[in-house]
Amino acid sequence: MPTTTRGRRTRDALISAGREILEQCGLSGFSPETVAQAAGVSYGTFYTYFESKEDLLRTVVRAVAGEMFAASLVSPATADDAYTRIVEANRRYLRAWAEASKVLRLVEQGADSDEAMREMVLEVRELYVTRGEEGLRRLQGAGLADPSLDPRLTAIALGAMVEQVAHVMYSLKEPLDENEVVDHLSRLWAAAISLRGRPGHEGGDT
Amino acid sequence: MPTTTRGRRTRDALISAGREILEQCGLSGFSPETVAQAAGVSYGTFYTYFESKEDLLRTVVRAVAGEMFAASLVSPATADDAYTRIVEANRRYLRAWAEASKVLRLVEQGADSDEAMREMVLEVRELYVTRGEEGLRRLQGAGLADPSLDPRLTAIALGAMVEQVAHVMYSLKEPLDENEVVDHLSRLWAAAISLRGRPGHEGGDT
Amino acid sequence: MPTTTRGRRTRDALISAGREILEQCGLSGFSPETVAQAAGVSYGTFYTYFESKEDLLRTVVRAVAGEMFAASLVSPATADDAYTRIVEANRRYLRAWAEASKVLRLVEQGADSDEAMREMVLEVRELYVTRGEEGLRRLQGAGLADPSLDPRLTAIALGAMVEQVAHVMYSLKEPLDENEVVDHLSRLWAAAISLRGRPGHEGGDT
Amino acid sequence: MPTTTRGRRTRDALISAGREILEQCGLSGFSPETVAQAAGVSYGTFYTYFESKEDLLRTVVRAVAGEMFAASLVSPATADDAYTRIVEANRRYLRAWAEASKVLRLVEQGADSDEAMREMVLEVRELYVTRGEEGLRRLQGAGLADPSLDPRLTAIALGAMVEQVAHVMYSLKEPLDENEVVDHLSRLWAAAISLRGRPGHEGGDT
DNA sequence: AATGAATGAGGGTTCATTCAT
DNA sequence: CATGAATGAACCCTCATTCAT
Repeated sequence: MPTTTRGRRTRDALISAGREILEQCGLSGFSPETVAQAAGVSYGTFYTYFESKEDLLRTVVRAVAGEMFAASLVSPATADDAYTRIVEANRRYLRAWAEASKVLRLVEQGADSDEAMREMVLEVRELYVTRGEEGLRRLQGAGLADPSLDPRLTAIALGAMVEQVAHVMYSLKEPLDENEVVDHLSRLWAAAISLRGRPGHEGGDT
Repeated sequence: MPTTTRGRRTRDALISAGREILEQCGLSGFSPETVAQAAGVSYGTFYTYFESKEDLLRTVVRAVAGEMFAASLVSPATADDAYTRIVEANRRYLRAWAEASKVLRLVEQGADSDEAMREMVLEVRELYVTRGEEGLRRLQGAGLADPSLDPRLTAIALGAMVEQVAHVMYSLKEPLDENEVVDHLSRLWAAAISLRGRPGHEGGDT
Repeated sequence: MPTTTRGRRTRDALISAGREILEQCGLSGFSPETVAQAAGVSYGTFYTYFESKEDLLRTVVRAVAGEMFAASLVSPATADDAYTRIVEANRRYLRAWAEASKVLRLVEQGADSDEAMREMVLEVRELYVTRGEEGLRRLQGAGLADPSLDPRLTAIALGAMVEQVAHVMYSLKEPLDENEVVDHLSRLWAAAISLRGRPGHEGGDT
Repeated sequence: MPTTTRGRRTRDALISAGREILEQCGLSGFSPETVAQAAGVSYGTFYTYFESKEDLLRTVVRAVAGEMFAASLVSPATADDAYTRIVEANRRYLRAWAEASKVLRLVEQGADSDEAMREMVLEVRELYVTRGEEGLRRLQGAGLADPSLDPRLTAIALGAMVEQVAHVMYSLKEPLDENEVVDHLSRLWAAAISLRGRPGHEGGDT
């Protein structure tokens, strides 16, 4: 662990270089050599701060996961309206995944031999599932959502929808308009759980 | 291309060995040597049938994609009822992805340098999106689904939901009951597009 | 393990190249690269036959130890006379160690992390000690050697003498005449155990 | 060369840390980093006092060799009796080698590229050989030892015996009782040169 | 067609040494 | 003097591919 300012700067440079390379080139382009070059330091310096390639990978994933956690803690009380909250949640969710999924997906499969990292990824996903689950449970309790839906299963499915759309749009570069996507995801989500209280949809489909 | 029976058998053995290794060990375990061993043939024989490692990879992906295409062609006219058709589609979709996604996901990211393969994967996805899109358009035309939804965007989003749930359940081994999942996915799907004609849901929520 | 003739030849070439390098350059000069070069094969070929640098080292040590064992099995019944047998034993011992000690000594200390190899070396030494011990016990039983000497301790000490002289002479290149050395070692050995029956020394020192 | 007290202390700490590491871990564990750590100083400080790794190695060897020289100068006139003197010499010899051989043996082979160090080791050995040689010559002159033995060859051989026994006992950890070993070495040594004047052995073996 | 030996560029890591603070 | 970051050559090993049999 670096004790001097210079050391910390170098370490940070390596971490962010690592993340950039991971996002742009994938795991196969992620090597101590390329990372060191991108960080503007010499080859051996890499090993001053990281025990191994995997060590940096873990560190990057930890940082990304940390951001996800932090992003998820942003106060959800932006609106009274349930639908508006869903829109907000989806927008944030989508953007958070846009950044994180590039890295997290790589780890999901690529990181053989490092069970710990895989679990970190699963924990992030679980966090989102749990939040969705609790939100749905609250809506059901308030009589605002279809009470016959299993909260966990529903949260998994709708979370999966948003995550995968983020992947399709940001990683696979499917050319979609972000606002339209957020709008549709939110409407689909709301309709899927038969959300009431949405302006203009109050009456259902009589 | 092999002309003799023996040749064809050897080639097939290599392909299915390659697929098994890909599904079980991922890209990192996929090497000419391991594949040859798994196929029970000698080391150099690999290059009798494939120009390179990527050549086999392409071949395997082509096979998997072919199965997806084939599975998707199964007559959708199993039921008159729109909801029952959705249930059936989701069940088949889920299972088809269960097999295919193991391989296709790897390719999505891992196969740098082979744009052709990436496109193959995108084509498979596009096929499903197009089918969902057309189905939705038909339902909208018949007045059975929310006409304000963009068919393509909706098909992408709901397809994404099913695909990602398949991934979570089969690859990440989230312990879920397949029947319950199919049931929920179908209900969510139906509700999301405000499907009418579903027995017992006809009246909406007056 | 090589199945073809060519393979066996290459493997043997690597082993003997490895041994030569060990004898001439020591452990520090012993690298897959130098060995492969000395054997006239390419770099990677080394790993066709040996899992690692240590694997070849083990193999070489095993071969050297094997030769030592073989040399030690040469019939000791070359003469009825105990002294002549000692002379013969010392001559053979000296020559065997001349070859082996170059390699075995390196291993004794250098091979960190490979306890198995160290034990192999100790076993070779033990073999010689045991043989010396048994020989002395026989002489003592026949009333031909000082019965008050501890056979094992004596065998260790006298074996140590011969081994170390071999080292000094052959490895450190102390310029000594081999015949004189054998003669003195034998006389010192015989006198040390108060061997009787030596022609011309029968009467002791009255 | 350090001028301040603190400087001298740091230098000494490095030297004794170096020696300890050499004795316990061998040459492979002997690095500027490990030595600096063991001495409790920072990484770069090493090069304040030593030009290179080899520089410290030389310094350590010089110190060890110096101790050997010093130990050898201890007055040998502790007893009139020749046999008692041999016993005493062997005991001191054994203990001196116990300490020194750990370091000296490493150098004998490991220190490629540093002929100077090798010679230092050989000089130490030569010192002991010369002393043994002279001792034997004196005994022969006094009619107390077999006059037909070549003094140098005999000194080499018997010195080799003691040195190698020390190695076997202290480095290879052969479990032997030190007193018994000294006793046997002395008896073997005395008998080997047909030493007269040993109480109770005066008469030879008539 | 099948075999398995041969190849060597490339990847991860270590470590003796230098240098700026 | 002391510190610890920076350096890069050297080392061990892997593996996709070629080639002689």
